[in-house]
Amino acid sequence: MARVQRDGGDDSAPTTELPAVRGQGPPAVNGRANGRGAPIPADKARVIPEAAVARLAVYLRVLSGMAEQGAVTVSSEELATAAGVNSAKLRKDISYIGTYGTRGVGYEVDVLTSEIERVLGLTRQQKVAVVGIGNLGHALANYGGFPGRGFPVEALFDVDPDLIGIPVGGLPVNHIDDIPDICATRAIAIGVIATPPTAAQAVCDRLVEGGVHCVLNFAPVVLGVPEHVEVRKVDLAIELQILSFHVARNAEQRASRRTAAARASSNGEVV
Amino acid sequence: MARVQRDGGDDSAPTTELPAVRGQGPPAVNGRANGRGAPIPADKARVIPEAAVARLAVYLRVLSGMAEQGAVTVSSEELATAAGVNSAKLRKDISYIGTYGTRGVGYEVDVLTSEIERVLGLTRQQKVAVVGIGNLGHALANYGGFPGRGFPVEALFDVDPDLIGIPVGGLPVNHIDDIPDICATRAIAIGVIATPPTAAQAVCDRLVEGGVHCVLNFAPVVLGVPEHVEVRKVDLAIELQILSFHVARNAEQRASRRTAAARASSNGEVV
DNA sequence: CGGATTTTGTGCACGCATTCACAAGCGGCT
DNA sequence: AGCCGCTTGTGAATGCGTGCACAAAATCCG
Repeated sequence: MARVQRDGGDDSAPTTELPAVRGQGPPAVNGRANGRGAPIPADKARVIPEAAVARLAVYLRVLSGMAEQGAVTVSSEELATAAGVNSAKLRKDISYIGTYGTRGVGYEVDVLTSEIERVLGLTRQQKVAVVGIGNLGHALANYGGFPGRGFPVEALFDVDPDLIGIPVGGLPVNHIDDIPDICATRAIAIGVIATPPTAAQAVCDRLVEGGVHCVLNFAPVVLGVPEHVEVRKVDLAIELQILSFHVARNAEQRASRRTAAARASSNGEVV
Repeated sequence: MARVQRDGGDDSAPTTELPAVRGQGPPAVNGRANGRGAPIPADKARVIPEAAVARLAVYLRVLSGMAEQGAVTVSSEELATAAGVNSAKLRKDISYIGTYGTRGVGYEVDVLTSEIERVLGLTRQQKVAVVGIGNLGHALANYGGFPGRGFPVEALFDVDPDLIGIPVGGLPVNHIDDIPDICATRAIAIGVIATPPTAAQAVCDRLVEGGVHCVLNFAPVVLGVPEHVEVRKVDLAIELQILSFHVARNAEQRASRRTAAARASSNGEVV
């Protein structure tokens, strides 16, 4: 079976290759002479752990906040605490994409920002299509965070004939039968599925048909896709269930602490 | 610093304890005699990896779909492919919560369902409050998937005076200043933060003040919380950026394949 | 009743990710 | 110029999660 899906809540095992030139041919000139701040040694480890990619995106957001406040340089320690991680981990994450720091000083905010953007492919805008204009789809279509971060929403789709043609967030809704055509002609890079679970697989197939290689799936189903297509899943119910597990666990712990305390006090012990 | 946050997109390292009795005291009678289908050996490994918890929730959803179609038993293989995972991993995940399978047959759908529900703390309803009734908050308040899965939304909050008192999804919106009181009196278990990033920390502090121990955070900020509070994060922009990384990587791969092919063909080689 | 068949449960090994600890490197100060 | 303090970058170690492969168990059938 060539259908795989990477769970959005499980960024552990598989590593992904860094977008660097691959062939063993002539050492690709990287535009900039290999002085200080090289993209990467060009022959060394060419993989970025998936987990590191997720954190790089977090660093990027923290960095943009720091830049707004006029920061010019950051130490790994500052950036790490702001991002909620260990400083060693942060340095290792950054080392995956190159060496841009200055020892004894830290990182230049703007340099680091643009390098992370480069690796994450944010230098060019990634066009997004949203399928399923229900509650969530409406929210996503109107969500300001997407275009503001280089992800312009350029197409909307739904089955409901009452919605077709109605503009949502300044963009008319198209019928899902037009997904392949419109995605192909508008060069949609990322498809967001916010449909009911029953419709998700069919919608996904049409997106793939339209040349979309990356899918963000909000429907609670496991999507089957060809091997070259990347799926990330966001399942709100599952997030709540994970939290529920922690609620239950904490309740148990408190309960067992109570019984332990009760037993201890009935024995005259001091806790 | 005693403030930690578990990233929703990174469920790898830390393990969490199973909600089992902890003390080394008299072997707790589990209500059911320790015949077939014991919760767990009561002295063996008492931890469920966080990643396994997330998958258990997925199995639960798949199981409920199978139950609707009248299935009585499932093999690990069936369930695994339906959930998009390896069958060995599935069996190991289930073994964390006990031994409920029958060798040569499989698992009873209803037994497995109720046991997973028990471990995930879904036997009792977890009340949810949604803070920030913007686009996303509206969607969450109206989202049918929550109450249908044991997560009734029981309180809504916002700052906007125009929204206070307006019913959204059948529930009136309260002011965020009332978060501590209302959460405490209604015994809210889980708080969902769908506010702008600037307001998120203050809202979170008030939720904690109201006795909420678990938070689902949609705002793109790292929340600081006391140690006993569990935070999960869902950041849509970061999900897109991770996909963007894969778009870029694939583009690079294709480009390098093209150059390789071009080089090969210019050399007269056959690819 | 015994063997064949099926499927669970798990010991074991491998690989990835995280963390530690330190050498290398840079800037500033005397 | 040379030393000192600070911070990066990374080798090495540890721990966790995953997947394999097989023994144990249960059912079915002859």
